Amino acid sequence: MAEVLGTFEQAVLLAIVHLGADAYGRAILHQVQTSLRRNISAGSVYTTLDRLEARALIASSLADGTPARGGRPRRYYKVAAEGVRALDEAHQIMTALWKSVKWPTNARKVAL
Amino acid sequence: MAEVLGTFEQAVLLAIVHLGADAYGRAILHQVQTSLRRNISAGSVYTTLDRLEARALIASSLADGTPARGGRPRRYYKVAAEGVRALDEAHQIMTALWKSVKWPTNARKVAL
DNA sequence: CGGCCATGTCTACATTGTAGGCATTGACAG
DNA sequence: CTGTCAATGCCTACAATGTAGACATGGCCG
Repeated sequence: MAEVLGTFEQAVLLAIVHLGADAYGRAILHQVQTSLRRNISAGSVYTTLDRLEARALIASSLADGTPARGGRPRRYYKVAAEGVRALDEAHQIMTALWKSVKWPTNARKVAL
Repeated sequence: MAEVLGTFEQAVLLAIVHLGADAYGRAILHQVQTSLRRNISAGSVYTTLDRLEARALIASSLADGTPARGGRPRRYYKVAAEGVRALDEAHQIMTALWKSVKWPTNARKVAL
């Protein structure tokens, strides 16, 4: 019943979009850590990827050739049409949510 | 370990900000339903309010006089300093998340 | 050969999301 | 006066999401 994508899910989805053709597990992990500015474990990302795929918001495929380095072949992800829709919906909701309130974007300019 | 406020939590917090002095349970419920554009149960809101208060992000106080209409006295909420900080942090993260990707805001202008 | 690195996967648990039912009590119809 | 209703807060329960950490695999380098 989770009508809307959660924050972490959005971060993962956006990481895939951001990485484009290079969107595989570990790269996504790094991208998410960067965008969220905090340490994330690999499992967190893979679990979320599994769930997003189960919901058909993303699709994955194993790399064909021998993986250049490392045992397991890389699994590449791409955002499905449904995923784009979900992302856009989440974006609209978040935007609308914040637009209705006057919020000084520079509130923490000194605090942090 | 939930480093960042969830979507629903943000909606509730922002509803309180939006309502100002009139921020009591049911009013918050209505505000959240409006901003999120979907039906929410009363319990959902109260549970979230409890949790936010437990984290000291908001504070509540029962209405003093006899409630004008209805059995239980209204409980009014206000966002605490920590809550403002958390909200602002969430806002920054969400903004940064989306800013890094070129996203056509009007993507669904036809679709929906 | 042996440890190291990159990569994906599994299990487990904490936190958040969300529904629906219940209790209380003034107002109002009959 | 009595029953129904509306407004309000609260409690329990469960589903979904967030998140960590251990583990398996197999090239690579010394």
